[in-house]
Amino acid sequence: MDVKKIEEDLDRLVKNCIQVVNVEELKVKLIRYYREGKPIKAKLGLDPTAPDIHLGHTIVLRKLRDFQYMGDEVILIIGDFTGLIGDPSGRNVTRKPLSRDEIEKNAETYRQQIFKILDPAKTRVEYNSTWLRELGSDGFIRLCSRFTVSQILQRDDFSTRLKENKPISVHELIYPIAQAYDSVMIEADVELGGTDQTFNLLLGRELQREYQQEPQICMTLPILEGLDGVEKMSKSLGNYIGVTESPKEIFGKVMSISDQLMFRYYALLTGVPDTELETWKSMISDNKLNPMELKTRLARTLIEQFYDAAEAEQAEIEFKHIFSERKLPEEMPVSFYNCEDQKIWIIKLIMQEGMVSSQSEVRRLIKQGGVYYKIISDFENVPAELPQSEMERVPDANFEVDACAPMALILKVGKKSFRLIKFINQPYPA
RNA sequence: GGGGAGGUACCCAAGUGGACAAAGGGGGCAGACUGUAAAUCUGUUGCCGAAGGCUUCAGAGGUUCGAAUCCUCUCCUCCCCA
Repeated sequence: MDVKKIEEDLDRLVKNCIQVVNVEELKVKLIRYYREGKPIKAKLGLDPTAPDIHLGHTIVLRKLRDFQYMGDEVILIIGDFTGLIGDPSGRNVTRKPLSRDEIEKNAETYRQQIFKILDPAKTRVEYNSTWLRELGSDGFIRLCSRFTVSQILQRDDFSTRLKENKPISVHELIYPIAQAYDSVMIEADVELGGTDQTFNLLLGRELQREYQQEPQICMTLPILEGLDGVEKMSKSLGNYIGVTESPKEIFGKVMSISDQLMFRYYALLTGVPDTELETWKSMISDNKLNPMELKTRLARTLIEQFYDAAEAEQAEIEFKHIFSERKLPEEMPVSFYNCEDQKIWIIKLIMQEGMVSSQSEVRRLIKQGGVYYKIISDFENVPAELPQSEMERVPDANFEVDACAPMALILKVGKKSFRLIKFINQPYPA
């Protein structure tokens, strides 16, 4: 048995983890894997209500992939049972219970997104309703009887909410129990989760002991900060980068993070070693390296994880084009406008194009100088490399565009919204 | 079951009869600047509009010339007692 290899594997698995309970047991399992060929079962529970995977999730997924590289089995558990009940965590927004169909749809979405990172061949997907429904209410009550209320209330967010006089629904209390039971049913060796899952993971450990199973290793990974650098990354906060977003969007979002946050993303989302990061940091403080270049590189690296190098490069070119060289995008949404009368009120046009949600907002943007336009004499002949400086600022809310076929109008509304409007002079085909 | 405290805009939070489309902070958006959509500074942040108007303070009614503010009922959250 190769002792050195085991140490290496162990190092790799433990890297980035906030906590591993406990490393010794993990080592035992590793040794047994190499000696007897018994793969480690690594478990991750998924909530079927939020099928959009973002960078925050990928930290855990990348860790799971480490297990897969070593030949281990990854078991994803779709928490459809709890999903069927409906989870009103949060305060007054009671989420409606999901139907079978919706859950199935969400699960499918999960699969598609998750396999951008995991190896489908080494991944097993299970639904916890399989065993939880079978348990029946009497079985479930018996299961609950293994825990005490104060035990459950130890969970951080429960006790916090209790202290802050915030509501806790009864069924929220039983979620961790259901999750723990999942571990028993699949006889998990390891369960992974964000640090917010620590309690749930540990509960699984305890329940397994009750069932005379070898307790699972609990690995908690950091919760990724969102684009704002403060709140955790989440869809509802809108500070996230989804794995299905277009390369262009991902690139832009990465470039918008602070220099400080960039290093955090490097550490957690890429394979760049810490020593390298330290070097970069000192180079930046010595002014030998422009942080922007590192950020560009980060953006490309991340895009490559979900797409490929060519698309990453394309996104970079596009970004530089628009924001560094301040040119118009190579491709922008095109629409046609049938102009009968000569003058078109700019606000009406922008509203019709759906570029802004309310008229007041358009007025605001214009007043603040955030709306630009450029008239092209022939829409068949829109110049490719047009600098934004050639555009003119819309002076006031009453501004009217004087254009008709075969002209075209380029609009820039706000920082990122572009539109090419081609004017035609004929009735739409019936 | 009894008693008490609350529900204000995207979020937090002030406001307890008129000067309130509603302080302050966060977030968002825009401008300047730049190294980038970093940082910083400034402005802006219900809707429609030329002025002006319209709809908002958990919901429904009511009192009043006038209500986020007072009254009644309903819904929701929390605390204490049982």
